[in-house]
Amino acid sequence: MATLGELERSVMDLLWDSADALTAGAIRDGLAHGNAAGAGKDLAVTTVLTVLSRLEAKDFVNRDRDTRPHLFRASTSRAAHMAELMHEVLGAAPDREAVLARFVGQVSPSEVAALRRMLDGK
Amino acid sequence: MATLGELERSVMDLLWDSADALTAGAIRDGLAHGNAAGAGKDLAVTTVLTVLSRLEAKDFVNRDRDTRPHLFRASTSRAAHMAELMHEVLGAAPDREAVLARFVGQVSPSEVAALRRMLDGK
DNA sequence: GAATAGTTCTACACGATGTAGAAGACGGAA
DNA sequence: TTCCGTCTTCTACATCGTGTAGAACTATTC
Repeated sequence: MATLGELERSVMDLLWDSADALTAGAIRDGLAHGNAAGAGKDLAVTTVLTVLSRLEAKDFVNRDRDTRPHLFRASTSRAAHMAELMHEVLGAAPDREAVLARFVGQVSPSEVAALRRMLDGK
Repeated sequence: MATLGELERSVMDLLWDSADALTAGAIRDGLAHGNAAGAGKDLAVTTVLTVLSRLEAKDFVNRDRDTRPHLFRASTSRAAHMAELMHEVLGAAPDREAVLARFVGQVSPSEVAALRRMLDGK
């Protein structure tokens, strides 16, 4: 999977945090007066559209071309994306269990508990 | 942490797979007639040295300048590196537990068992 | 049909990476 | 002690991904 740049990531965050699809303009505004990370950027709408096109090419967003301001939505949830990234890292290692061991060793106690619950639920 | 390119990664793999430190020449040969991934590349030694220097700058390798052909060794184990990468991904998510849940949901059964053991050992 | 709002094309700068020659430094052989 | 071969450092360039946006084109609406 392709990695995301800073700006691409900010755009994805906006989409992920938004329940419904967004227009390029809305995303532009989100980046400008946004509350989340990567805010404060005052970009041209074309810039945002370029980024969105690239994200679309990478299958990170779906674009609805039937509405006039096109609508963009994330094609995957953030959690799914992140989990996939983690699996990708893990998959690139020959010594998977060793990696898992290290990984678990650094998880916070509360998350350890959460992990236990998750494992039990399987 | 900086991400590694293709070639950089191949070099790291050689270092990770080697018990002891390697010279630039050895790495060059490893890349050429190597068994592992990224093999078949017939590069100039200077190329390898450039890559090694960059890896050194990124603190991925340590260089021993006291021996004549300098010796290079990975500064971290692969498992540690991979685990850190995974934590990095996880840390970039606001909904950490959701990500963990997804992640665990896709781990193979044998690894689930391993995870249980690891958690119990804490 | 003209103004307006939105989209696509094209373009450029910049940094990371892959790649290596030329030039410099160093250690051993003569 | 000088020279030679080996190894390292410097410098350089191409390419690719990303950030950034103007110019030109298209569709909508009055």
